[in-house]
Amino acid sequence: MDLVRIYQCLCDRTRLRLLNLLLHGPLCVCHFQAILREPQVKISKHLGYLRRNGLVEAERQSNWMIYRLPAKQAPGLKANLACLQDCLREDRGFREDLERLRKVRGGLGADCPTCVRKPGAVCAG
Amino acid sequence: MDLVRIYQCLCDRTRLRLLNLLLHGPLCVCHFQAILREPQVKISKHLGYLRRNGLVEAERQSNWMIYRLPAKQAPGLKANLACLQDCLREDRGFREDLERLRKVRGGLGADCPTCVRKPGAVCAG
DNA sequence: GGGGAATATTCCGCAAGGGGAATAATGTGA
DNA sequence: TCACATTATTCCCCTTGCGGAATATTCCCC
Repeated sequence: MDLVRIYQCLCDRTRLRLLNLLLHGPLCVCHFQAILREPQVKISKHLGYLRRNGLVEAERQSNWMIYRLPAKQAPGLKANLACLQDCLREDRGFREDLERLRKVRGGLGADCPTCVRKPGAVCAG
Repeated sequence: MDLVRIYQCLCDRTRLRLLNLLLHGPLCVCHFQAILREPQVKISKHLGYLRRNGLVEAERQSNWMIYRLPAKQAPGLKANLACLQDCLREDRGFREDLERLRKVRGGLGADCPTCVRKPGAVCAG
């Protein structure tokens, strides 16, 4: 895996926010939308970018696309993701995203994504 | 220090090569030219980019500009530089740069930069 | 098969940035 | 002050990539 490619993926704030969430487990697109509060096209395009460059894997589950970090990570990727997670811990904005992640995971509140409100939904997020 | 800024600096191969050398000590521009074998304008512009973004400091010594990593590094920068150095160890191209660095440092061969050939030169590289 | 939900893609405008040729700026030494 | 060496900047062309509106695709359910 090319290091430059990895850094190109990391040099956008939206993508860092996506990865920040993925570092805590797989997620579907509507989760990202609810937590980041960004338009669908923006999220979808950045996830596509990460996917094309091998930083993220995707799998369809009925209506929803589940995104996750790759099961096998090249050494460079693994090292940089660990470093990233370490750096993000100190940033307020990213911590707020993680709080919303917890809320969304737990309950069925107002900003709960569609997939978990559907009866019988199998979203792995 | 903004993480996105850091990653923007890291997502170009020439800049990674510059940092790879700087991780082993300060250098002047003609060293970079001799080792990387890239045109002067390219090197100067990328050094300027790194400098504007705080990844590098510069100091004039008579005719030569000495570049070095910042003395005080924000946590995010320090972590990423360490991670970078770790990742670069396994890359052939970057290792070759380091070999040329050693040669240039040591002797007065054909690809020895101008600054160390001058009698009385004070290039800190 | 039709409708609707979730997600992806296309199209456009725009700004950032890389490469190189030419030129400018800064310092040295005679 | 002049010639020269080192380094920085400007100008131009070109590619990449971001954002958003609109549209397309894919899947489920009735």
